[in-house]
Amino acid sequence: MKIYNDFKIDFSSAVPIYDQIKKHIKYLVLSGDLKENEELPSVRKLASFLKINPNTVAKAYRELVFEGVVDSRPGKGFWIKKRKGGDGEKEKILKEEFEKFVEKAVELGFSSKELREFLIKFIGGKDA
Amino acid sequence: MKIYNDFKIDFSSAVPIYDQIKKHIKYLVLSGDLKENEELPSVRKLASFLKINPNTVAKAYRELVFEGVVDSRPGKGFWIKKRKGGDGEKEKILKEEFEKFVEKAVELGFSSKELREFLIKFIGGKDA
DNA sequence: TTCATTGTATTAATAATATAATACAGTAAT
DNA sequence: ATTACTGTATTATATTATTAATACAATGAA
Repeated sequence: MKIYNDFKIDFSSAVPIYDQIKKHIKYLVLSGDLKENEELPSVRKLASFLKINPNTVAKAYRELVFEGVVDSRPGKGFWIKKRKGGDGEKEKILKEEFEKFVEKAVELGFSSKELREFLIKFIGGKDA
Repeated sequence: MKIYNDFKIDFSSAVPIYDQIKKHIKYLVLSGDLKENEELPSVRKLASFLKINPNTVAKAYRELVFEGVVDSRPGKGFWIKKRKGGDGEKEKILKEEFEKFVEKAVELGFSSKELREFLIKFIGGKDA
């Protein structure tokens, strides 16, 4: 199962274990290594593989359910949820992130003209 | 003193008080409302104004010193530090924020070509 | 020196968060 | 019904972060 590949918890990290799990799964979903309707390892299986408490996996899964990444079927397991926008979903997320960036630029006092100039400089100056 | 304007602590916020203070002061510095060599209210003055513990203000100021935003003079007070880059400082911060955004785009699986197209769409589609 | 400020450091109390232990409940095969 | 899985909920523990209480030390004026 793809999810096990290179999946190790960094116990010395400041980022919580449940968060490392969330990020790992999200990354696999976005990269296409975990496809829709694919089953995830059970809470206990993944926990014993990672040598952590099942509850920690459960927490990660629970939050992924809340964020719409996976679905739970009590007594059965967890499955990767069908992404709404398919490929457009990624662009939607990118758009949200970009809007946050624009907001910060505004806070810094940049006008929309100045911001556009900043971006043009980036676009022009990168490889092609 | 400019710093007092609209400066209220949101006690129900998840953002720590000392962090609210840091953000407020940084914002005033970047917007130009707090100029270099301007004195900040003393730890105790600001604390009593905000109705919080002096130590919380001290912590905020301490971190601002560490980040190079203000200078401390024991027994005297705190002053806004002279910004190195002057106006270029703002652009430096914008650049950092933009790099974080690019990193997220990469995580999402965007190629640099796709990212450029995304940005061009934004630049073209905004007012002018 | 004395006084009233100032910033600083140490420690304690509190709150928030992360993780673990345990018990409970759903599903399906036998 | 029994068994062996599943997810879920409750509670407890450990850790960390945040805030507060208090004492200490620097500055400058009277």
